[in-house]
Amino acid sequence: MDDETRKIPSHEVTYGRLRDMILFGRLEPGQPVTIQGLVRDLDAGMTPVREAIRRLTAEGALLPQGNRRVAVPNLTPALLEQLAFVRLTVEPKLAELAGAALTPALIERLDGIDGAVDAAIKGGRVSDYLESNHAFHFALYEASGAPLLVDIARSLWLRFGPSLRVVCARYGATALPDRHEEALAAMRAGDAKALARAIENDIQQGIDQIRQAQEAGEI
Amino acid sequence: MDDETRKIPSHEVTYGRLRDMILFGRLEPGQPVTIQGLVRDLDAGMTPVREAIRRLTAEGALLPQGNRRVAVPNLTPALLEQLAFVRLTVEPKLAELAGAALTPALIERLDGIDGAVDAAIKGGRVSDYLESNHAFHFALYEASGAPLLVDIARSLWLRFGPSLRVVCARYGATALPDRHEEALAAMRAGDAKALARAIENDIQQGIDQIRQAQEAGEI
DNA sequence: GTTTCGGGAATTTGATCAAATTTCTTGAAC
DNA sequence: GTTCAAGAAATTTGATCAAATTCCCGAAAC
Repeated sequence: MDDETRKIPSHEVTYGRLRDMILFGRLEPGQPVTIQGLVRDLDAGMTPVREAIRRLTAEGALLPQGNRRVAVPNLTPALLEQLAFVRLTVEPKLAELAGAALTPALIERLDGIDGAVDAAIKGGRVSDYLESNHAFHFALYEASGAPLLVDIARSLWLRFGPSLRVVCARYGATALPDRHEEALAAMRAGDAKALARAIENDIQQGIDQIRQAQEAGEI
Repeated sequence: MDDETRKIPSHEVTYGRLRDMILFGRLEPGQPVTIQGLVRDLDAGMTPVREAIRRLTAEGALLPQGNRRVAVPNLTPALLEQLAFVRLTVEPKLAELAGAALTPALIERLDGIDGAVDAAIKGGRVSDYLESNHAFHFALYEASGAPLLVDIARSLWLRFGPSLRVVCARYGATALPDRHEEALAAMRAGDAKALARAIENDIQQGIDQIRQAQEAGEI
């Protein structure tokens, strides 16, 4: 393991682990995050853990409480509305930009990832769904050549993750948004505008589900 | 100074100082930022400096080089385009939301800040212009009640700061964007849409100036 | 041009201090 | 005698620092 891990610093690894814990809902909204707890769980030193927490706090994935603790933020209706506004602006734009730069090889890869999404939905495996759905979107977005927009999208997904997991766990993975076929068809047709609309629909569907869960008092 | 500074942790103070150094252009684009340099300059310990750097890196205000250094990023034309897209989406929205929540007292305060902006322009004091222009925009934005959008706007301004300073220093502070009168008139008329348009124009003007400087090879 | 070596910077650890939370105790009121 | 509350001790957690280690970069030697 030396050749692999020597190059990549511990604080990077720790950041990645903690980020994925949040992104894929392994931490619940409202749950407190302690430095010493992560030192134990992630088997890392104190400084790397502190830095990972600071980074994720700056990205909005963690929220500082009044006392000097941090916790996974709850997604209030007001926050969801703001999140929806930016996601529905930035992510269709990313899709449109990516649409102009797609290669057959990338479309093939996206098709493969979508297969994993479908399989996860059919099998009711929530974790697999969350991870491959994320992979699908960001493999597409990264083809856009717009790293700043991708950064913003990442930050927004981080704020979304915990609540999405709760909704999935509640309603099962069967009725989850999957407009990916629509998106893949637009890619094959070389229609960037249609691709943007498909992604927009996909996002809108996910947001609506969370909104419904909020209105029902589920989260 | 004990009663004041005791409550607010050193890493917060250090973060604020470094952030303002970037935001108000006291660090030039491309300039490397070292931990030990900041330990000397800011008279802080190593841990607070490290955390400040990580936070600002996560916000896009600093860019990690391949080796383990960080530097103030250069604003390339491609980045400026992405920045412009998001700023022109988010900030007019913030203005519109704020427009619906304005009080006469806040309008008065904004009028006062705008006076400082004007005075700085007339006096050719670039630093004062940058600080009071920032104060004007964010005093308005914070009235929106949309903290997530404000966060995003902050991050975007951080990426903008260094280059804006260079442009100001180059062309003097006389031809700087100031559509604030337009904005104040819209506030007094209670016209949120017009306020949003005024802010949009203000931003567009600033972006155009940087774009021109880029095309002229000035930065 | 390639390799090796040394200086300097970043990373990491562990210890120590400070703040906050929880628990326990004690005393008064009912 | 029981209950409640205020306060103090103990525990947990965060903040900071200094030393040791690792790593990168450039200069000198080959």
